[in-house]
Amino acid sequence: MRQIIDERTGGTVRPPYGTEPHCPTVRIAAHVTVLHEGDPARRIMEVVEGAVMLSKLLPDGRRQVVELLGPGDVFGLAHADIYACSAETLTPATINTHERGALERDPVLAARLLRRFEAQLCVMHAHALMLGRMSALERVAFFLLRLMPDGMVGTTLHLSMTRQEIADFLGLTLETVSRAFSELKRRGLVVLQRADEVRIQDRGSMRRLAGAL
Amino acid sequence: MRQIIDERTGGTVRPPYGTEPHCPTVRIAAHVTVLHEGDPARRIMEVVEGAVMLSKLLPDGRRQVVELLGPGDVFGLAHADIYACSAETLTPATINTHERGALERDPVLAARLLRRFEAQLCVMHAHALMLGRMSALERVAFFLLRLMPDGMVGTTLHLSMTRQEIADFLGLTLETVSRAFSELKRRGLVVLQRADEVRIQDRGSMRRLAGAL
DNA sequence: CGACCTCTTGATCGATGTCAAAAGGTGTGG
DNA sequence: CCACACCTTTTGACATCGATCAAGAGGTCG
Repeated sequence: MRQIIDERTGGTVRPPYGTEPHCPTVRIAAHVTVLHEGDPARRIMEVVEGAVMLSKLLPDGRRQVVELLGPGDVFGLAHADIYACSAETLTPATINTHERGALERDPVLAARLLRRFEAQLCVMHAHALMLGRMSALERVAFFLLRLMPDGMVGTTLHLSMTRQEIADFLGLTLETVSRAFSELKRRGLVVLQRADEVRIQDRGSMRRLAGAL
Repeated sequence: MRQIIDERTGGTVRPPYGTEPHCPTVRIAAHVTVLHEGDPARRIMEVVEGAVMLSKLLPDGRRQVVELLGPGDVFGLAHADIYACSAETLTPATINTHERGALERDPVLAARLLRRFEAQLCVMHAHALMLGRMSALERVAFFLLRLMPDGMVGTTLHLSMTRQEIADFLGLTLETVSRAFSELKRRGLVVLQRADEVRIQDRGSMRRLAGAL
């Protein structure tokens, strides 16, 4: 079972290995839930290193992964002083935490967050287009391109998400994600060394499937 | 046909009735496209009054309405100095425009935008949950509750969107949206005085359908 | 009244969800 | 090193929701 550290049980996000308590920068293991949707929102966090997944739940348990975050991205946002999403590390991660009040006091921080929010909002717009209008195959192609910076062509990408997590991100079921991977492989657009190691073989076709990007 | 005013043809967003050119606050008629996805991003805009719809297109013409904006909301965001979305007024609207550079110079503006971006990001997270995980009926219920501030119970809401626009917002087809309205009416959760005038009859059931909110 | 929209409703089809079983991988203990 | 248990992934069969195609109803404006 995955370890859970949160503000309710600990009072503070506590790094698994020695750092001062309340230190703004913490190191967190993979698969740790850092924030819970619905908890009182005391802090804003920045990913320094590693990957973090934000998700929301419906009352009956249906889950949507709403954002995938990497270095520089910000989370811990709130409506009415309540966290809007849960946050879970996908890999070991380094995270910077700020008191909410620091936003008013620190204009440099505020400027950085403003730029970052703009970028994340644009990514969310693209995500909405994907969720609302793309087929399963297109979604998976879109997902893989998103994880593959243009630089790393022919490189092998390590997916640090299960099929279920990918499905929850793409608004599909894990079976449909698996079938889409198989179809991309069958068409020669992608090579799967293992279930979690992908190489993009035909970037042009992938782009066409994903509709630009 | 709907009138189109954009930066390519005019150089400036020009209000339909007399205001100085380059005046930061403009009045715009309903159904006017204010920004085009892909155009060079020179300005950031704030809705002062009225409603604005942001949308994105796939190369083959599929459309997703990614945000519905009201007073206070901000648009004109950019990735790589290119507008990420098109923006179209749904009603006559008053809009405030700022040069992008003003963000660095005006800390008060920056602080306001920061707060607003946070709120819009939270709304996008909810939108992603809706698009990825809700049924057609749930989406329409969610949509109607979103337009109905808690205050106005029993009030009649005027929809300033066509079924097609609602469908593009909810990731459905116009026929499915129409059927969902009929089903909500049949179940007595909603009264439709006309196609574009709705009253919520049973807010509890609507909430349950929409999954909180 | 008639033309033109938009909306509603019906019939059918297909993509994706659901349910189920088998295959593949990984870690543990003998 | 092998055997077993456990978990994830893949694949198959079938069901279902929403898309598509098509026709008709309702509203608005000339």
